[in-house]
Amino acid sequence: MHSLVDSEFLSQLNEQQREAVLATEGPLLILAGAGSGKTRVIAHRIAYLIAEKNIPSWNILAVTFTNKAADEMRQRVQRLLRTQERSSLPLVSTFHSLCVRILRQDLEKLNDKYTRRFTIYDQDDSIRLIKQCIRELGYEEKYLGPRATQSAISSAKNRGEDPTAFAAHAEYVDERRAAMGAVYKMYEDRLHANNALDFDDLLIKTVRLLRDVPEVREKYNNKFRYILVDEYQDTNSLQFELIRLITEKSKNICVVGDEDQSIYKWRGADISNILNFEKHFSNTKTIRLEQNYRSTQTILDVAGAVVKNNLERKGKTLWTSNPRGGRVGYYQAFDAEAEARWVASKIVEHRRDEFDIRAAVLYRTNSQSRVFEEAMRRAGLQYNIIGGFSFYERMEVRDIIAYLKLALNPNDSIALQRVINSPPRGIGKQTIDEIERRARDYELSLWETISVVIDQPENLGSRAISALKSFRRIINHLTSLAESESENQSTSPVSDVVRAAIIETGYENALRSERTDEAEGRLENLQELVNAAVDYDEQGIEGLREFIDHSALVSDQDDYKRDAPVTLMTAHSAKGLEFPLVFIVGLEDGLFPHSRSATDRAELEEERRLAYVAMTRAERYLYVTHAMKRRVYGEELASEPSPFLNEMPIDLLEDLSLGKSWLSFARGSSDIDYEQGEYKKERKKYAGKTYDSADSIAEFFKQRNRQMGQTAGSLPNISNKHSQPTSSSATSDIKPGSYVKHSKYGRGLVLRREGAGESAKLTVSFPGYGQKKLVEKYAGLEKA
DNA sequence: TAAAGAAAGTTTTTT
DNA sequence: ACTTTCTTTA
Repeated sequence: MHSLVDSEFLSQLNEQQREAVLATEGPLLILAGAGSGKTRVIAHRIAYLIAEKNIPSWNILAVTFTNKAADEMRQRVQRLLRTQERSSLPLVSTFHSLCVRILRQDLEKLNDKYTRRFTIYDQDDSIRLIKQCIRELGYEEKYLGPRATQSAISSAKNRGEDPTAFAAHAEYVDERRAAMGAVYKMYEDRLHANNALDFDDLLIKTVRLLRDVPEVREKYNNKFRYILVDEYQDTNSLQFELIRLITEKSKNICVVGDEDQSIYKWRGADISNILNFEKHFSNTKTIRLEQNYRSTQTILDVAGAVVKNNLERKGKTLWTSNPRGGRVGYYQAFDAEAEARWVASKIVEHRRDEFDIRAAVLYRTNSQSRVFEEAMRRAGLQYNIIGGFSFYERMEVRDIIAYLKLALNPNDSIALQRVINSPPRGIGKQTIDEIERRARDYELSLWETISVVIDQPENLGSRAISALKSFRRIINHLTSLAESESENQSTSPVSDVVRAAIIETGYENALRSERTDEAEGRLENLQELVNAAVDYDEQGIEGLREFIDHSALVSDQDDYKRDAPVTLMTAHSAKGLEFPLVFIVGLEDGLFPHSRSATDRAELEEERRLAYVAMTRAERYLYVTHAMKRRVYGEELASEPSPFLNEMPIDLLEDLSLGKSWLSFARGSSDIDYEQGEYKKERKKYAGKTYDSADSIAEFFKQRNRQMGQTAGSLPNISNKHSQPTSSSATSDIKPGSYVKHSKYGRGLVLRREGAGESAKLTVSFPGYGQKKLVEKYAGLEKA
């Protein structure tokens, strides 16, 4: 297996890249410009360590920020090593899942009453809990917004401030902050009572564990002897601390980053981590990767011209030997709908020339995605959408996950409140209020209180009591199911419990009786959930736990189909990806850059870096667009071109707009040497005039759209007609070697069939999606 | 208690 | 526009 390194291996790399691969020992800082091949370097480095240096794969750890990046990395390494064996691959993990892994093993060594069976609260759970705390403490939600409070608490936690320290800052100065402090305190207590950790806690507890328990630090220092960190410019102080502690012994820490691509300052990322890396780790070797292999010269020039306007920047020279390429396309649309339509038609045009070219549409905010979905669907283009509402964020999926959480930990009050009356089972507000009140009195969890209330109903009627009894029976049943499955190692513990959580809670029946298309879609999602659970079946009760953890930590990677014709996503989620054809849309003042960052120079610079990241995703074709007006909160607002458009060299742009655009005006006057401020004023004047005419034209379009009409359902992948689960006679027809059709994945080849009857598991290979394990009964497969 | 209707707040980016 | 929360009614 060590013959991996064909002679090509190192010759695929340039001199700096090779140096970065070979410098395996000691701290290494790789400053890698956009498109300079950093993923390739990391992958080669890992392969080199394993195949040439004979480092066991389990001694290697690669950390990324997103699951998408982790998947990508894993695949690259796998390809290089030419291995199918999962066990011979190193651990490639996000910060958060690494922490979960460590905490599930060693959290109890911290002796702070948390157990290793903790529940993870994602941001939504956190906000729910905080909202409750706000109410219980008697504050108005208008006074303390739950969202704002959550983010204030989160950043306090990341700074290492406990509730006392947080409130101490301002107790007599800022009343509101003091109130937040009280909420923070209560929130922490509640988390503890529920044995729950939020996203921040995952990092905090891990750092504390590594710092305070020498035995644990020793263990992981010995385990992970070679550590790589991707996107190092985005690490925050906790993540830095984690890295420092875990590499204390080996000092084999390799980080890759690019200050120009730092776009997560708002989430606590500390750019000084990368700027001061050499100070933090002595004897650091620094390597710069400045040759870009991705983009055309023109694209780099335009991107460079924009980011050049940042003051806080060391500055570096990115060069390429790629061809110059065509100019960057520019289009001014009447409104958001017209913008989307134009982008779709442009993609169609490109695909006529090059049938399999992949396109990305990048926008600033998720809310912009809707019109593009619509436009892609009308143009008959298949698309991926990343972020926004992910599978695991759908209401019905979260409900079932809440039942599963309760099966493992009935004291999880957030989960309990979520599902105690969904589907409706006669436990109304009155009853819940009463339980909550008494739980507070007795200092018991809601779950424990339910049993007390059943024995001593006091002011609750018999209807409520019997409803509570049936709820208790359901949860107890799920719990015993989860536990017994783990003991007798039956064939499909995890999917069994998931199925029970869907059926025996009455959830399925409730949806079925709704008889609407929407409910039908929800049922399909739940079937998908069962299918997802199958992958965890081999691991018993720990599998169930992992399945639940996964649902909390994997928010966006839905089904990212790598070679879908079109991918829609925010500029943020595009980081690390590349596409031959890229559209950056909604380049309007107040949208991109976002208005929230208008007041602060540093924040504006972050927006500019974001624009830079977006532009440098493009390999060959880049288009930038903006609309003259768009709806914000349902109100039509006029919008001006983004200042970033102004920063792009005019002669590198090609105006594709119909009629006279903002750019044609700018170009017409470009030979006059306007001073920046003057220039802006002129542009505004022009834009002001246009709105009037645009309004009338848009009205025309609206009328026309109304006639064209027809809004399809909002879910891309749900088939219009739900296929019935295959009848038993058809069932036997589906065997290895035959083809099936799936509503979401399309046509696929059946590879394997396990188990008997309707609940047989099928392994099916879907082109473009890979292998999926499906439960026959739930997958809604048809013979194809 | 549950369903239907009215009012109000919401959107920056993500693990 | 869209979703969540409050209010009314059966």
